[in-house]
Amino acid sequence: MRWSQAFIPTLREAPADAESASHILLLRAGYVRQLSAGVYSYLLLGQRALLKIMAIVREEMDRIGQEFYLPALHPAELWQASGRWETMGDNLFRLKDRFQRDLCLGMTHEENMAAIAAGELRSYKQLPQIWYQIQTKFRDEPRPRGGLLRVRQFIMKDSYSFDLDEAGLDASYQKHHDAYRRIFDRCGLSYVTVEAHSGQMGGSRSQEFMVISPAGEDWIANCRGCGYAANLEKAEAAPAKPEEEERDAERESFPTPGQRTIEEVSRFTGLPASRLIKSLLYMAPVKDEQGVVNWEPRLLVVRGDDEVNETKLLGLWPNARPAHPVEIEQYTGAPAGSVGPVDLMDKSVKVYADRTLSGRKNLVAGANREGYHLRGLTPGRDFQPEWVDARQVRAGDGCKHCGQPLEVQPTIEIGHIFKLGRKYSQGLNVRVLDEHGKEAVPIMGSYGIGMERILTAAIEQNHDEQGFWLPPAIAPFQAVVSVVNTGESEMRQAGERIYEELRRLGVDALLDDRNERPGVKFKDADLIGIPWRITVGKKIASGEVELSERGKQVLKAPAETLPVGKAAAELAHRLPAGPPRG
RNA sequence: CGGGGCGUAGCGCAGCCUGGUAGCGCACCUGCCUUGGGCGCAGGUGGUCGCCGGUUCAAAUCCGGCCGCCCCGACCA
Repeated sequence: MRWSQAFIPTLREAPADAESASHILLLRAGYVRQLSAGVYSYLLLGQRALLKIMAIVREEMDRIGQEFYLPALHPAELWQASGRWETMGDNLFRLKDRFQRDLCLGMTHEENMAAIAAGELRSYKQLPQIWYQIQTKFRDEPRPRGGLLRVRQFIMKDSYSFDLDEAGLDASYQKHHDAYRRIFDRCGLSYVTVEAHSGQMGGSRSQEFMVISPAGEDWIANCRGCGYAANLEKAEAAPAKPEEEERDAERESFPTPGQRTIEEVSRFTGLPASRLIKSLLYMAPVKDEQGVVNWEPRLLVVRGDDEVNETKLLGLWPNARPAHPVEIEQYTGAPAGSVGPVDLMDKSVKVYADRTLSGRKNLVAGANREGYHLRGLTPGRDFQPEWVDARQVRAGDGCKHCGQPLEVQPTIEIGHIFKLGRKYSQGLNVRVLDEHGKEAVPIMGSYGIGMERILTAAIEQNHDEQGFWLPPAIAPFQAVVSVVNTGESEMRQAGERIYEELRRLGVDALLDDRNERPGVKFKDADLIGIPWRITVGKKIASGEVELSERGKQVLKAPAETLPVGKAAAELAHRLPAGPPRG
């Protein structure tokens, strides 16, 4: 394509609304324009990059499954069948048609796929099935952010597997795992896979594919020693033991007037936060035999310098919530700052403690009396908790497998695979006969990849002050031919010739034939994500042009000088093999 | 939804506190000039100051309401 005819609206300055590198650069490079919060238009370059990403995804997915294309517009009944019409809440875009029928825009397609399966699958002989699509998803995010990172409309590859049994699911899951690796490898991303929380989908196992980036919003813990990696929502670790010696001590109450937070009590007592016990009262809904819901008070205690991991907590106590101040006083006998696991006013309050407190001695906690704390506490002696894992892993904690210190890093989630179970196949009535003629409900898996996130992550991973460079496999053009001065026919003709040769060789090239000053062309070329550049300039006098790789500029690698006639072939030779385009 | 910020020309911003003429840089148009890192000179085009209402002789500016966007949090397959 000729730049003089292409619509590539580059911006010299960063738009004020953009914060993250990828957001700023997508706008500056003319890839996208924002229509409203979390809704973007993809222009020439953005669309080309996404098409290349989708082509890779499609190729790899076709090796393990079959491509469908399902509706984005769903009747309410479909989501009511799985119960998600109610449980999805405000994240589901809902609308009514002219007859006042309820509809919604699909955020995923478990129900839709299961409905197809329910209508068509009859025999175990038809299994396994892997069905996928590349389709627009809608989610009414509470807060879209980070450019294309979290949006309300985006393109997702989602696939669904149907198997007769667990063993079959394992195989389908593994196929996806392998396909995802090939996809992300081909896209040129550097990523990690982590154990993930299954969330409200209620599956047995799930893994996320993450790209480490400061723009990311998912935190993971990973170990350099053994490779253990997990989403922080799920990560476990052995925290470093406090160094000072701990001995048995007499339990006693002491006044701590006005000292409420861990920090205040720590300063007041001169003890490190690790010697304190943080006590949090929660209310957990529990159903009795009649199905009546009772809210039960539960006290959770963790080490003073630890934080409670909300996801783990909700895993232990579904739908639990923090107690209100009134409830705290009612059950413990003290306001929030003086609560502790010993001498609770309401003796029926159950106490749960994070395992890190096991074996500790001589600790300090609230006395359940305003303005007082207890010291000399030994868990197991002074109170008998149920031991749980509820703490948030921190950087520096010991890996639970090898003991090495863990790193905690922000990441962008680019893919997620997980074993779903039978929730949707059951709800949507998917049934086949097994080899004994018995009715069986197939077990499902669900697997997603965010197309825009691949692009976003690639930019986050490959950028500098001047712009970014995409891996050749997903760049909108693999090379730009910059003609320094189109007013000089020798340069112009050499540029044309190289451009034609590149096209013939299957290299996707952009010819910068604009009547602009060289500075403008170089700045633009550096900005828009094209990995290779051939510069046709004054060296043309001796029949030469220059070849440079964008990412290498940070290393100040000088451009190579090549004869005009060899430049195109040399570049084609260096690009990774891929489907020819042009 | 809680906290913070912003909304003035296509983009980036000043003006607002202390009411009266809407301004700067870039971009854009015309001409000349220039061609290895967003070149120079000259002349131009372009704005219901987010919207509605109030105060006032007079509102971008003061007051009230609303809308939109961004950031932090909550939330999140």
